[in-house]
Amino acid sequence: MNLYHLRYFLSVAQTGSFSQAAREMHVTQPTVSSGIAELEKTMGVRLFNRGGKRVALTMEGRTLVNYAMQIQDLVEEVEDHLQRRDVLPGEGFQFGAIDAAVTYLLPDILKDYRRAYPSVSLSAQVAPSRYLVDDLLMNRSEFAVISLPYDHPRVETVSIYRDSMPLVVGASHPFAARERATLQEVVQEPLILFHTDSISRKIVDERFAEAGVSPGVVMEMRSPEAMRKLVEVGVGISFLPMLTVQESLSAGALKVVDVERVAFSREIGVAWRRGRYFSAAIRYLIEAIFEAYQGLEVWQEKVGGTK
Amino acid sequence: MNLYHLRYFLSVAQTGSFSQAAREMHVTQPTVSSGIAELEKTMGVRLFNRGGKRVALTMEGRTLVNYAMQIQDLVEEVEDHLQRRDVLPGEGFQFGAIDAAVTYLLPDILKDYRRAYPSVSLSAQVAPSRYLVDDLLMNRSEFAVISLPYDHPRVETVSIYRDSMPLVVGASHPFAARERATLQEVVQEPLILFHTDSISRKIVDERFAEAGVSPGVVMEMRSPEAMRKLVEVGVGISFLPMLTVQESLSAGALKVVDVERVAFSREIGVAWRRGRYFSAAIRYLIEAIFEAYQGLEVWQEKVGGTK
DNA sequence: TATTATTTATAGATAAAATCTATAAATTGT
DNA sequence: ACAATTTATAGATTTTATCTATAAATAATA
Repeated sequence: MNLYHLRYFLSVAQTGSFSQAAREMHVTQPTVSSGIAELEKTMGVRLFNRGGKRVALTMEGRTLVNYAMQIQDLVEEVEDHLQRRDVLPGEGFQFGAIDAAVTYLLPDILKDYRRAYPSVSLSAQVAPSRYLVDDLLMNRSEFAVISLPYDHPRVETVSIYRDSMPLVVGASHPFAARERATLQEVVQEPLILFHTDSISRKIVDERFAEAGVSPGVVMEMRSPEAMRKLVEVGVGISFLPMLTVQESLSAGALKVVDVERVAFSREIGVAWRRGRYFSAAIRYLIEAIFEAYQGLEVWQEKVGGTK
Repeated sequence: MNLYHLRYFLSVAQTGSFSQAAREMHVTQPTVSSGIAELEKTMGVRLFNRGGKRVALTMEGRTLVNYAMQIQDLVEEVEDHLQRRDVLPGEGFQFGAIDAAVTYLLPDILKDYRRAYPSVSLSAQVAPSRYLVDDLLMNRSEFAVISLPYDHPRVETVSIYRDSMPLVVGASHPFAARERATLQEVVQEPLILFHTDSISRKIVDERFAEAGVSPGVVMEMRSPEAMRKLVEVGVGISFLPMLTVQESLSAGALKVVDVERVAFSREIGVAWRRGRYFSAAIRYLIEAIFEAYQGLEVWQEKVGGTK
């Protein structure tokens, strides 16, 4: 049985005539005849009684009408649905984001998004960048907002935000009173840095290596929020993303100290599995992110205008 | 879109792999690939994200899963349904029957039938035979219980019951005291006969013509019950089916009088449009009628063993 | 009752499609 | 880097859906 069988069948049932149904379906009468004959054969029952001016449904035919109409309705509905890219209530998707992104960059965008797609349920996976990329590669997330640079042959990235990572010290730290410090001075201090598998840490390490100095690390962590707290209470000093410390700075709990001739910064960007297809509801969110910050043009260039 | 597209699609969605789905469906992998590709093309959306060890549904894919499963369920259900010849609640059919049949021959059979097919709604059309045959020819009734003989090139009939049509007179009629009467005597009396378009009337007329006499008709009617009443109160005498008058005879309201050398009788039988297909639920009722009276063998011979 | 018009069924040819084999391209895991 | 496994593609083959032409049956009309 196939869908065209049902189309023919319903048309015959409605018109009461094979010939007329053929006209409606824009096929020839023998086509309808053999279609119905085949349907009757596979079902093992007669669907019409022929012989009169009009053909008449058998009881089995009437039963089939009920089902065929339901099936046809569903088919039409799903075609409509997918073509207009509606989203079913309860449908949703998962994306990844680093802590700083969900905390500082995305909240307003996500709020707007709920207005545009109220029935889409979002699931944000918060973790360090490398775990998020694993999810991308395994098709577990649609996209991710991660720290850049991230070099992987099957992952594409576009930067959306450059976040400086200044040296921050507690308000009571000796540096707090000064305008600037040298790198040599910094490495004498107890440093709290990101864990070695983090991108931000990699950036910091590279700069230290370039300058030919090695830091006196006292703690390694994954959570920027925790690090901020530790710096505030004076356990050590740290290079922390501006996004993370902004509030503490204006509250006076932390101070920024320039480090001579060295500028730390990391980029935050959107990453996705190369060649990935984006549903309308997902693309909308991604593009909202680019619009709010930057990168829309680069993205469109990489992914292509409409497709 | 066709049903096999949906089968492939669901199998891929479940297994997360084109190759594995192909194995399950007993087709080759390129078949599944092009099937999905075609589905995606007609729907205008990507259904899977490829590239990993497993493929992953897009949002649109997840939407389609819902619909495809519903559609497949309906298809399976209707195939099951028709093949086991179940009857949907509320389904039913129409048949015709003359007054005498519904009143005297069918009640017990219909009662049994309701036990066998409780969910089938029956609609009995009661009318004189010729109208019932019209319904048969127009496919408005599945079969009819009518007076025989009925000769029509597209109607087949099988007799189920021979009903004598004796001369009946009111209890107070002069004939009531006698055992018999001659046809010549009868035509002198006021006669109440069936309408000229009825088969019973045709039988009576033929016998009169054979005997070379013409009756003195005072009334023509279509309702045997009304005729019985009129004979009972002495408006006239009549040839009435035994079925109709049996009760009045045992109650003493009517008397049967033999007419010398002439026996009136009509047959009652089942009629249907030649070549007609009978659904199981209908065939059951027809065969119950034949079993209760007679004609099962003749019927089976005409319609064929199982088909 | 014969005739004309209209119906569904059938047979054979044709066009369309689904499926297969073989192979390429890409990706994963060792 | 290599072996194994994945999906995609190209072309051949088989299946099947459809068409044209025609027959058979029926209904309407003269």
